[in-house]
Amino acid sequence: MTLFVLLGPTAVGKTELSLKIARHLGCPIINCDSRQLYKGMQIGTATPTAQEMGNITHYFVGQLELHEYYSAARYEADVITLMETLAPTYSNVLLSGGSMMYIDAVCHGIDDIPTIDPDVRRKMRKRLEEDGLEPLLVELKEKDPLYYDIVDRKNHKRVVHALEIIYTSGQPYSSFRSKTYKSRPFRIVKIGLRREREELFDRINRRVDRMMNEGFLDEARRLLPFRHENALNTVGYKELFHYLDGEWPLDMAVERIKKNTRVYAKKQMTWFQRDPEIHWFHPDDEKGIMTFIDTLSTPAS
RNA sequence: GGUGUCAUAGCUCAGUUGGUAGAGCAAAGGACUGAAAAUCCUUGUGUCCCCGGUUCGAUUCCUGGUGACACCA
Repeated sequence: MTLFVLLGPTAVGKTELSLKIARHLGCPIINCDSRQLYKGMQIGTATPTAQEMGNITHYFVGQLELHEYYSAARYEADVITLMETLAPTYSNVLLSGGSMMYIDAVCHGIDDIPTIDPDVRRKMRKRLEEDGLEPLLVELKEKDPLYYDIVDRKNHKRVVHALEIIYTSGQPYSSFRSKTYKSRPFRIVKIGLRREREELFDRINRRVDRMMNEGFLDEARRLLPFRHENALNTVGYKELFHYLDGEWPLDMAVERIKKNTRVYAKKQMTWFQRDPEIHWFHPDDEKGIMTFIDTLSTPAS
């Protein structure tokens, strides 16, 4: 069995190509976009419409409630379980999306770390808010000097997370960080899509305009009550909330969306660039991509 | 045509009592193992509009020019 992973920065053209590949291979698509997982965010996350999906089965699209907790680790478990159930039927499966950590979680696995106690999380957030980062750093240094040495000490999320693990498990966070790669019972082939920067940025700008024409603002208005959920801490929604609050004029919000989407795309490329397993193609090179897939796909048994 | 103000980083501007300059935004680069479309870090040499003068030294002062804006004709 082969899992083809189609990845690339936002707006590069993954969705369109994923549908063609799935048709070509006669296989389902597993979504790997951490925000398309949620319900009600179709326009802002450029989720393909039911019409575009046609008869191709898509997994993990629009399933989570906006308040539901989710993580790369859960995604890993969900995808591995799904692969087991698909194995009898399909020789090849396509995973498509741009969420870097989710891709790595599926391809290499991530360490087994205890799930954080919600009470602990609540307390730690409160402490961060009230006392700031400094006392937490002192505490981390004392309880887990190994991790303290390597952690980004200005990044409160990393520091808080380590402490959450420590207080949930009673053990240092570093003791869970083995960073060993898991092996999978299927072959993984990564296909990366990339374009010239100018070309990509132009596509981003035009896609944002299209989203606005398709009713992105109404979607954001509907989701306003959920704005504090992590799912809505997302490029596009954040900026439109500023407009809906009366803080920014609409054209400014739209410009910010474009800018922040470009920044996000750059961040994705930085992450993907250091992965030597990726085979890179231009999205227009369909012929090259299909030939590549044909030579590596698992024949039906 | 006259008078005044201004001319500094891609943009908006600050500043140098004369010792060749710095913020915000934009932009670029990077980190990343259970919130990741999140979170965090790093990066500013630019004919200081042009010609000349004063000076050891001018982006800073002075003459002239060019351009922008305002007011007066």
